Amino acid sequence: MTVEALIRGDIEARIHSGEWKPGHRIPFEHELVTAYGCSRATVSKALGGLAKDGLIERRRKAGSFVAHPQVHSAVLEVPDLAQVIAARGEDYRWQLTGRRGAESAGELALPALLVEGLHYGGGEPFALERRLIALTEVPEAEQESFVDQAPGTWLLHHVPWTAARHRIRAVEANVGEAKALGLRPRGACLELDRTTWRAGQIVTHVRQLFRGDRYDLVAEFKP
Amino acid sequence: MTVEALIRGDIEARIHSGEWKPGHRIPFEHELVTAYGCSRATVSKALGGLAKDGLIERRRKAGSFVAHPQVHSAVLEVPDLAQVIAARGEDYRWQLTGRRGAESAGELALPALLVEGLHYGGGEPFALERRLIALTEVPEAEQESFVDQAPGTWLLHHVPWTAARHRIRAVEANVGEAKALGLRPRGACLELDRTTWRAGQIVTHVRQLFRGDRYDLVAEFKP
DNA sequence: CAGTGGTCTAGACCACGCA
DNA sequence: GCGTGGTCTAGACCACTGG
Repeated sequence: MTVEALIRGDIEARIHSGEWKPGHRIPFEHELVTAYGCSRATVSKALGGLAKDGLIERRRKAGSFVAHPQVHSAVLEVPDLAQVIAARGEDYRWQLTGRRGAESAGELALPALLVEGLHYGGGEPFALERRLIALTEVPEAEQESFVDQAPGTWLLHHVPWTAARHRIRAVEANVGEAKALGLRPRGACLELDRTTWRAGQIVTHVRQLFRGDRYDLVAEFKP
Repeated sequence: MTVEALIRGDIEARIHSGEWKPGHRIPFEHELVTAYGCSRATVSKALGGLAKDGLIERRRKAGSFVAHPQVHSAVLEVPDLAQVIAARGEDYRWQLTGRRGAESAGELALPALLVEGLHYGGGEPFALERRLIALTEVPEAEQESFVDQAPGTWLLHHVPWTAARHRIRAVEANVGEAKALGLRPRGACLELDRTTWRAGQIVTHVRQLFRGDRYDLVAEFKP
């Protein structure tokens, strides 16, 4: 056990047990230096890690305090669909249903490529996808057919990302969507909208519509 | 600009621009020490931060490498509903519809308290909640009526957490749920299932059912 | 075995912000 | 002003691991 981990663990235990409640001031760095008989750099690294993880807040001159839990946050995994299906032991298949250049797509005011298709798992369709790819940022996409590989899979391996925003909603499938997914009209679907940026420029925008009865998202707590 | 931030920024830029692709070995610590004219501790802190954020992987003897992007992950905010509604400028209200002890609830094989109610925003119901609270972990809950405050809000301020798992699905409301939420039967809803642990023990389990047309979740990219 | 990252030390100076 | 955290230095020893 390293000294840093020891300090962190002791403080985490006191916070999690409720002994130190939100707002409680934890010992000053120099006090911890004395208590653990280590250097200030070690204490600083331990407290810095706790602050980065949101367990404590640090204020100059005032000290370090147990953070007030504001919002519940969790890490949502948005994996490559092919991997998810494969992990379940089912066959995965992608079917391209449309591909065309869009001079100026609504969501992107840029020359873009529009790709539409269907994701299958275990022989059954489970998600519809409609994607726009900005050709200014990813000109190589124009050479791709996207017949054998879903654009998300391809992009994951070809374009580094810097930011993205996801929006998750429950919606009712319209007639065409329901037919494509094998649902009754107005069947419940999970809609995932994702916009991805790279250095401030939109790279891609995707809307995925999942059958509500065949897909869910799991998010683990952080920290 | 600190030296640490400078080093981080330079490396991040090279990764994001695609100049250094996944698997590329980045300079050794001692090389960066020379290049930036700083101490090894500073370089170490910069690289350690990048590793913690998943941008690079570090291996002894081998060096540090640009990480292979695995899965897309994002930070999902699961806020206190009262705060969300208030932030929109609408009135928030909680209505308790049921409260009873459950000797051994299905989800928890423990003595628990069952709380049911409805969240209102702008005078309209928008979410149903059914919650189990483990009385072994949170005995104080038995003294709470939960008439004036939703149990989630109360718990957030009374119990420190250590882990949680969320499951998000699209479901169709049954007749009773639809009526309570003011939806037509089978209307699309977002279902959020959350189990919260503290030191390995389940603290609470909640199922929230949101009107699909009035609620969505937003997740921001990480890192 | 040799070189890397992991961890630590005992100092130092600085900027911020409360008194 | 003065004490806090923020940052940095110039060393050091160690554990792991790849060749």
